[in-house]
Amino acid sequence: MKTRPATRVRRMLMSERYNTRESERKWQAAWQSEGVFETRNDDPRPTYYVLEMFPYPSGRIHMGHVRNYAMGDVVARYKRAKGFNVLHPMGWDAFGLPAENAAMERKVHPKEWTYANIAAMRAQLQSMGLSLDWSRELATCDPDYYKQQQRLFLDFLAAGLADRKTAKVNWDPVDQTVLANEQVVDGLGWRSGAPVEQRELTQWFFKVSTYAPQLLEALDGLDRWPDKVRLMQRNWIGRSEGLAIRFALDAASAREVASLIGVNELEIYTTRADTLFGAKFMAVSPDHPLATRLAKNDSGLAAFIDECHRMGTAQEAIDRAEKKGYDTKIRAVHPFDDKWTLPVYVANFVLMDYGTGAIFGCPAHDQRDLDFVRSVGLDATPVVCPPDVDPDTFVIGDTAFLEDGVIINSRFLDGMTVPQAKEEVARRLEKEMRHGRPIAVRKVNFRLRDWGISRQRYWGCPIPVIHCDRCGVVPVPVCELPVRLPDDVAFDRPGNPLDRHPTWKHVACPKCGKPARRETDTMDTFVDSSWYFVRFTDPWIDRPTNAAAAKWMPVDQYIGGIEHAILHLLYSRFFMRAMRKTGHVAIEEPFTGLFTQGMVVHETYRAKDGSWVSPAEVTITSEAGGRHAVHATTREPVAIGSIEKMSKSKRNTVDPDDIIETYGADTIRLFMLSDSPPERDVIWNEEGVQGAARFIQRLWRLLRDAKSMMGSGAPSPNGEALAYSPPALAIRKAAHRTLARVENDIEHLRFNVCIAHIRELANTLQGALSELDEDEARAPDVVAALTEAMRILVAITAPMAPHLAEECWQALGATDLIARSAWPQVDRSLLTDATITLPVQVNGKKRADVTVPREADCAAIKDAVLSLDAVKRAMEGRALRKFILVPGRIVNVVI
RNA sequence: GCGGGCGUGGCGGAACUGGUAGACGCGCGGGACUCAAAAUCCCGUUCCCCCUAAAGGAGUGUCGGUUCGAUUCCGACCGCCCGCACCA
Repeated sequence: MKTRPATRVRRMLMSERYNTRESERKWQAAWQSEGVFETRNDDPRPTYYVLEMFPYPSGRIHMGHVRNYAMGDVVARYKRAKGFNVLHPMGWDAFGLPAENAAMERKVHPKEWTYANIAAMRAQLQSMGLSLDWSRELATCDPDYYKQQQRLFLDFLAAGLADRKTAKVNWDPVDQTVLANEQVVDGLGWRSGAPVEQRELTQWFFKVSTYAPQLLEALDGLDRWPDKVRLMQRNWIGRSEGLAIRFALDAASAREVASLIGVNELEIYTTRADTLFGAKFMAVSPDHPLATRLAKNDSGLAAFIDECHRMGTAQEAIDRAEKKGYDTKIRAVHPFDDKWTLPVYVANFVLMDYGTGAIFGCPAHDQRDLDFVRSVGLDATPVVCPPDVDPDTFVIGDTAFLEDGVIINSRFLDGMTVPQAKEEVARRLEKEMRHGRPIAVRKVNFRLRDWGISRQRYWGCPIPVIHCDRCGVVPVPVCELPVRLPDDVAFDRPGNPLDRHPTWKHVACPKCGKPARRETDTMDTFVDSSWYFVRFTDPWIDRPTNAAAAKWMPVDQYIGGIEHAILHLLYSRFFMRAMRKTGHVAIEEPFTGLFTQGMVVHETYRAKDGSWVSPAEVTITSEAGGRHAVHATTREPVAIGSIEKMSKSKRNTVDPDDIIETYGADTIRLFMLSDSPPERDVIWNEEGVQGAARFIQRLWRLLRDAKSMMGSGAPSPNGEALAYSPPALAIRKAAHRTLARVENDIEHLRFNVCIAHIRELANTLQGALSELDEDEARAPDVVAALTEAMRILVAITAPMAPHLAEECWQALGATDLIARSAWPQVDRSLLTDATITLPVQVNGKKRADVTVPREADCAAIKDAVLSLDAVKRAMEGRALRKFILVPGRIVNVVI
């Protein structure tokens, strides 16, 4: 009989709790003083680049950061142990509006505010024990960084990838600045509350659209990106195939226009050329040149266009807007029938920056067109009939018919399918010539537009050009970079401080030497984040990139929030192509692996008066009737509300600092990684945190128990093959099986499952320990197996709970840091057993298990199965119909 | 409206390519240790039937299909979540 381990030993160990705070401080200092995580570019080992999206220095890290960086750190530490030269840097997305708001509200300079925030957040990140190479730290507001960015801009400009054009922007007349679409709420500026105007401003653009086809096609190759993100990008780029058709304008009705703008035709873009015989009208955008010209002699039209502009660009306004048009009295001629003319409207729902800014309208097969004709009193003739409907009775009600069908009412197209009709129209019209050109050409269009990067703000990267009255736009010579932001600026007035600075913008033209003006716009902060990951490969060099260091690129594993699925990732993909064209990198795709993690969410709490109460002020009690909450100090009852994303407004945030202070970094890391799959939201709850903290202590106790059980027993010194007794072999098998699983889990970023597997091993080892008596525990084979298993357990825990792992590693007698130690090797021979246990089903229901030798053949297994009691019982009086064996997996007896 | 995803115990979730549903944790119940509490350890915990056990039955949102076998594949429906949205 086995005896339980001596309680004497247990009691002695009780008091030895793992001291989180002391240990974490100690190992962080050790890692730092030894420069363990500093990566050398000349290290010859294979490289691995893991990166988390760098944070905006708002002043405090939040749980979302903790989750993001905990995940990246697991990968970094794992790959390092696996022998890779791992690049795992950190920096700051440091330009942006909040710094200017702080300047306005608190009279603190954006630079001071930003760098103070960075210092605070750096300290917080360091307290998490992340394996980051801080020697490569950068902030995008460092002149060293934006100097290189300005250089890239000049190269892009020279290569034709940047240009200036006028664009409509949201202009806040009070703050005197351009607003992003999301800063316009109900047509009003979010800060000033003033009605936002549409203004035409000359802006700098990066020509993203140049690469639209490549950006789309290359998505197929990004097989380590989430499908969801690829799909979102695909939709955003929005490729469509269609036809650009030139409609002649009816001579009589268009005489006036023809003389004004010298045109007698209107070019439209359509993807539904098959519905040409269902055309009822033409429409142009209020910003179309035709509309602009006509408005000069038509005050009614001018008023209509004005009204369209006032509508604003806010999504809500657009959604609500009724489709309206203004009849120009001009008529366009149908391309297949000289006698057939169509009215031309100026319509509020036609966009100038897509296609040609003009359309033909077929109300029967386009919902917008249908909505529109209802407001102007035209009818809808169906030209595509659903497959099972009688064409004679088919009428269009309130819904346009958008699907495929049979073409009707369309002369030579009748009877065709939609694709056939499209092809036929294209074939005919591209052969027909007018003014020496075909009437129609096939055209591929993209929704993706050029990227407007001009911002009328101070706290951003200055655009390095000079405006000269004689020479036009003159690039700042490279030797004069960086164009530095002046420090002496005031935020007492709205508008761009750079623009009203007394001296900053006045410079001599680099070309002619005459007085000229600096560009006072700065770059969109998305520019800063479009190439920082390349800069990390050599942040010290006085060029944007270093070809030798670029061996790190592309990033092997990028981790961040889904909110950047489109803009940041698309801009970065554009940047790589632009940087390649200008000779800065040799690659096109910046991130081969992408992972988007879920949010951190938490219950919300509300006091009687409806005000939000923060979790820190709430005490939860659980009774038979469920969970109840009271205010921690007033004892007033508090209502437990829905689970929401942690946000300041709902006060349901939990401060990582508090948790680290109370439970330690390993606990917060472990909790962030366990419970929920990483791509899904994780619910922050105190019980879960305590569970993680308990596990830390449990591992520590397990280690001490194992050590004291083994006592002075030592593994066989020269490592010769030991004959392992069954208990020792069981320990080894459990350890190696877990090791193999954990590797697989981390490779697939399945951290929650990984932790479950580690816990499972801890449970197994704990059980094994309690089964052993003291003599057994000191046998050389058991000591060897236990030592090996404990080392494996500690090694696989190290990526998630690195401080605890260092402490355990040392306790196991290791002389080097685990952060510098190699990952254990799986012994594959331990993963297979001599016998296998197969589940036995009868008619697909599991009834029993059968254990057979691994190499048993089908007949032998069949005999064993049919002699099982459970199988016999089920078969009583019935004949075996079929015996199914899936080797190594399952047996199914069909009766 | 268009596109995508997800529905598994009291809860978070696990289940490799169609092969033992509920790993692991939380919570809960019971017990041990203790003068007591905390901590810790052990046992139990999908539901139904049952004193208990054995044995059985049902069960992965609903309904149907394919299959020896379906959480997994197919179809319809219900519910929730996300993205895009006048893109012609």
